[in-house]
Amino acid sequence: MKRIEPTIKADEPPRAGEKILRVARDLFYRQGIRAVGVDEIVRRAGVTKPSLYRSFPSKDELAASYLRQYDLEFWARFDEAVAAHPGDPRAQIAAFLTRIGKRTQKPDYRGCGMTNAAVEYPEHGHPARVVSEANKQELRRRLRAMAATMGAGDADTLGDGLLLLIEGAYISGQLFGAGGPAKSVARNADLLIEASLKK
Amino acid sequence: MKRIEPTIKADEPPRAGEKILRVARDLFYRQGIRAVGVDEIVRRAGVTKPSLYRSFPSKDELAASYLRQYDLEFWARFDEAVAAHPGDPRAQIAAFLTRIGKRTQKPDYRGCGMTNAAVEYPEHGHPARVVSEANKQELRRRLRAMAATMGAGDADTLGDGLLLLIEGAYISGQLFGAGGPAKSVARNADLLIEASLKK
DNA sequence: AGGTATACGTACCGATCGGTAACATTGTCA
DNA sequence: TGACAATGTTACCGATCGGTACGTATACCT
Repeated sequence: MKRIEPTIKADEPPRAGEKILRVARDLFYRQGIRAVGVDEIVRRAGVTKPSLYRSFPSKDELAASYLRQYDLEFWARFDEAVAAHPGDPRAQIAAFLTRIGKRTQKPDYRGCGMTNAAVEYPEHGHPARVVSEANKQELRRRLRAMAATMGAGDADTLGDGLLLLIEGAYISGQLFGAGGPAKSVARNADLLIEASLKK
Repeated sequence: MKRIEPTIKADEPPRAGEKILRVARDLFYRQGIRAVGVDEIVRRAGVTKPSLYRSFPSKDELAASYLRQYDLEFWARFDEAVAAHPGDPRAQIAAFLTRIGKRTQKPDYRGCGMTNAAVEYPEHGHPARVVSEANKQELRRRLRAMAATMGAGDADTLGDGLLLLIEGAYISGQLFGAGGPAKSVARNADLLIEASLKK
């Protein structure tokens, strides 16, 4: 039961598995995982189906690989906001949410790949869902920790409140499009923080 | 292009379309729309496939019918919370969110059928998505109106903040299960309201 | 040159997808 | 009795689903 995860080597012919993951990532995010067939993936990647199944054990595992990559990029964005305001969790949250708020206003915004995957696969133990759940649990942990650092009276409640706002932004971003409620996520988060600190 | 919507008559033999909608509603909500085939629906409804296509033009329209029914039940719950606290929008929100918070803690909670459908069908104009978007826009309108009645400084921002919390509760409810962040949705909403009023 | 391992393509699999044509059966009401 | 509406029965459609058996090309090492 080996798991093949294509590693990216510096230039020179891109491996088939690499092209597949690249295309799958794009299609899965934009259209959803269930909506995209393996045939379409290999066709647009310019490879053939056996190549997919040599690099990935199944479509479900391909989806999981897509999410693992998504996870890395997510934390890169998150840590970027954190690094921009050392020791100031409130500013870190503001930076992160301001960026999310802007992204949600873009015309083809499709929310969070993790969140969407969890909606598509409610069954516990599904490879894609496992990755998604792990990501969200870690996010919750970090938000609560930041809330504690801020000195909130009830840090766990504030951390969870921020998580609710974030998930709400992901969803309403793709539901309402530009001009939707998600554009106020940073402002609302700051109001919530303010209310949670003075107590 | 006629649209057949089965009406429920008082007792006596349940029509085929009625049984189908009943089963479809259950399966679509629990497993997702894409995950459920029409064969499974008719099998569990104890009817045959032609019966389905005599009552509904397509699977997509069956999904839309499911959501139209969901819409009715949603507003029934919403209006129940409103009616329980006449003239007191803050208490109305609290009642509605307390109820949501409790529902999200149930083991097999699957979030909001509307939200989930929008995630499953990102394509604009899809029959299911159309119903979902209409529901959410109306919800946004009402939340903003309630925020205005409360006397919030920036009513639209507060209304949108409440919507973000609600959507966040729907999603994190099915992501985290019992003990997840959704259980604090009512508390966080009240904090947000409090912060938005004193300004 | 020959072996060998890696990478890839051709062609195919059974199952399921949403949807339909044609006909038989039933119950109801006039 | 006869007409009608609703449903069931059976069989089928082309398309797509995820997945695989098997042969071929290329490159490297000896």
